[in-house]
Amino acid sequence: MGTRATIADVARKAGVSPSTASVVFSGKTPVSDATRRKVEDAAAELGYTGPDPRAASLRTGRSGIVGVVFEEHLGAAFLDPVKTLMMDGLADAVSPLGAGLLLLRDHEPSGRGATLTTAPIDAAVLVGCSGRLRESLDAVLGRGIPVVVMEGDAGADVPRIDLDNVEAQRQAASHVRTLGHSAVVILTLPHRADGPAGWVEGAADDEITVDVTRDRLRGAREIYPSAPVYAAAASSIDEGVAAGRAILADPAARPTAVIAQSDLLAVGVIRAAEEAGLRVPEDLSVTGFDGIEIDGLAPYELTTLVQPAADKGRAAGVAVAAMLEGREAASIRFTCVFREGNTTAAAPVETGLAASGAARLSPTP
Amino acid sequence: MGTRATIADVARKAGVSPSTASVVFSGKTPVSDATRRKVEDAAAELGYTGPDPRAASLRTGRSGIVGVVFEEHLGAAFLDPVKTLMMDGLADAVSPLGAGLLLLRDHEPSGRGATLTTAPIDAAVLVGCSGRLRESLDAVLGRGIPVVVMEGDAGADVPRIDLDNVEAQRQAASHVRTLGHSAVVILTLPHRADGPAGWVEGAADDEITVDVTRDRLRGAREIYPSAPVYAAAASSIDEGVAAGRAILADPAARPTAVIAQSDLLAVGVIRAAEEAGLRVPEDLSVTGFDGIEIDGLAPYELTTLVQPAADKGRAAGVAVAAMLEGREAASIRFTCVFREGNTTAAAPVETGLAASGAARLSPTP
DNA sequence: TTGTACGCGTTATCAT
DNA sequence: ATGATAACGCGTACAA
Repeated sequence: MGTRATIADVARKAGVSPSTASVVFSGKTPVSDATRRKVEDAAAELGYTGPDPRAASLRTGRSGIVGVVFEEHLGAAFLDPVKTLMMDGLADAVSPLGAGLLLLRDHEPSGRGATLTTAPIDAAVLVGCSGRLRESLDAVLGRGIPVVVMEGDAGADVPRIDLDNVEAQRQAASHVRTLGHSAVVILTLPHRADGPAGWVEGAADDEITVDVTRDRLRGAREIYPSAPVYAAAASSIDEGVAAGRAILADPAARPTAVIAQSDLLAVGVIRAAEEAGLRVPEDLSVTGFDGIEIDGLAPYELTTLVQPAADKGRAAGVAVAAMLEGREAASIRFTCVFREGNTTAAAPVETGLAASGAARLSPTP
Repeated sequence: MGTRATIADVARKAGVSPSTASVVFSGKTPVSDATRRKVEDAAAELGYTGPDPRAASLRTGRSGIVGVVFEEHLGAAFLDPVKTLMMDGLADAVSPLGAGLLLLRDHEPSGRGATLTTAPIDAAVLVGCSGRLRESLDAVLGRGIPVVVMEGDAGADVPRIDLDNVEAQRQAASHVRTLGHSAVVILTLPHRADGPAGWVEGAADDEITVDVTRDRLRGAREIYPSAPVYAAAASSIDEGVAAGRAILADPAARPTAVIAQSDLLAVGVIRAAEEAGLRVPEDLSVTGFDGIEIDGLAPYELTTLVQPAADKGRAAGVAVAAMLEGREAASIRFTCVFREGNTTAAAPVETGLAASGAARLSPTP
């Protein structure tokens, strides 16, 4: 009662050797029915429910656990629709593998507990990664654990699942330009983990540690090289509203279009525009990125880039499965599909106001 | 190169004993700076990145992992808004504990891999549980692992986090009755895992293995004891549409109100009603359950019961933390708040049609 | 402060 | 088909 029964206890009670008892549970070797019965009965009597996972794992070197590493508050994984879809696909793909998904943060604040370095994982998926990516990556690679990186550059040898962010965002910007907009603001995702919101003066690419942010910005800049850049603190409607208010604050310096790096941010901007008495798309065009379903957005239908989020997750799972079987996993780059909604329209006829606004908005003072 | 360095290798290289090296990494005992340096240098040279989690876990008996067990496809955990919120709260609450969340299914189809019985977890949270609950529960209790059950009856001794489902659903039904409805259909969640959709004839309580379904139905029946019952196959908008079509199929037997056991189902019913040319709430009143945000529902605002999903998750996390510290954890029952939207209205004036419909709808043929 | 010795519970290997 | 043996890699009394 004080201590749990072990397989040795069961074996003794059943009158067989520990290895035989072990084999009864693992099924790795044929066992006579009589022996099996003896062992099972003994186990039942002792309340033995099977091998201790810890010991088995130590011995076999496998835990059946795939770690999924987020750089942010874990809850975000459940609240961000893109991540949610991605996880759905991932769960799907590792399911036949029989593996469980262990949700981890890259940098666990409290000392003890499971972190990337202390969790018994067979493989890892690094997602939404940024500056801390290298750190996490080294930890995993150092342990010789197969790893897949989503949306981040991990160097050679590490399979990568990502999007054609540059090209996709270029498409959206191009669409906006075709509509005749010149006073454009680019609303980006955070530039680095925990980055504050605000205007970014002459944002140099190498100051942006979040790969997604950098690439999408790069794409937009191929069309609008000198458009002002406002960085949001996170990808959420609330942050989008805050950013929208800041961007639309000065009536004399209002853009006629906002290129947002996520749908949630775009929705926030639309709300902010409504607040400010602007009509979308007549007074302000807004583009998003992700192509998620957004509740309560009617009658708007966002002009955006639809990314195959679930497929991305599934691909990561497939890659993990391959690596666990000792095969090589290939990097995959998914393609976004441009979808024109009703949140973009031709630029308003150029008034002195808009013209001066455009001028004021140039990044160089 | 062939095999990984162990702490013994590091100790040897550093010229200290294994236990000293161990202490350097765990920090459980003061170590002289000189020794620490020696060990750290040796570790760096050997590419040793810290204790093997498997071995450490076997030794200490702790893994820093909390298992979260779903009865369904894991992806569902990420697509169902209620579960999503719940997980957010749970992640929140176990975070200070430094524990990772391991997502598991109650019954893993493929043989190998992490299951409830083979995963190195310190504690378990059973969620959305039904008939298989007992099975999962036995597995966990047998291993002496602390467990918390969400939305399910696990018997005494097992802390339970749930809702006042009966009372809450009674409130909604009562509201519907106050509006004068007599031709009412109750649209329930599945009656058992993988239960098929369809009309349920004289559903006896004890045939319903899903606790949530049973309790909410019980609440509705306190007001409408003989209302026909239609069971959905899952909680989703799509299933709601399918159920709605079936419920509204016969114009002569149409109800004037549908009491749905989840918001998603309710939304589906509304869509089906629109399809059928019915106006909500003028021709058909619909109530939901959960109080989640639903995109694209405007101009409707669901009459529903708002449940504190995130708080539920948080409570589970707190309970787990308590049990891991050897304290007792209390069961908690959360209260839903009735919220009247614009999807319910007074029953249409009784026509011969509606009257006969009500008659036809009585469960006894 | 450091080292010695042992066991955590299991499973792979090999021999029988 | 079954059994003996030897790790797996670590943490922690306890002694020095």
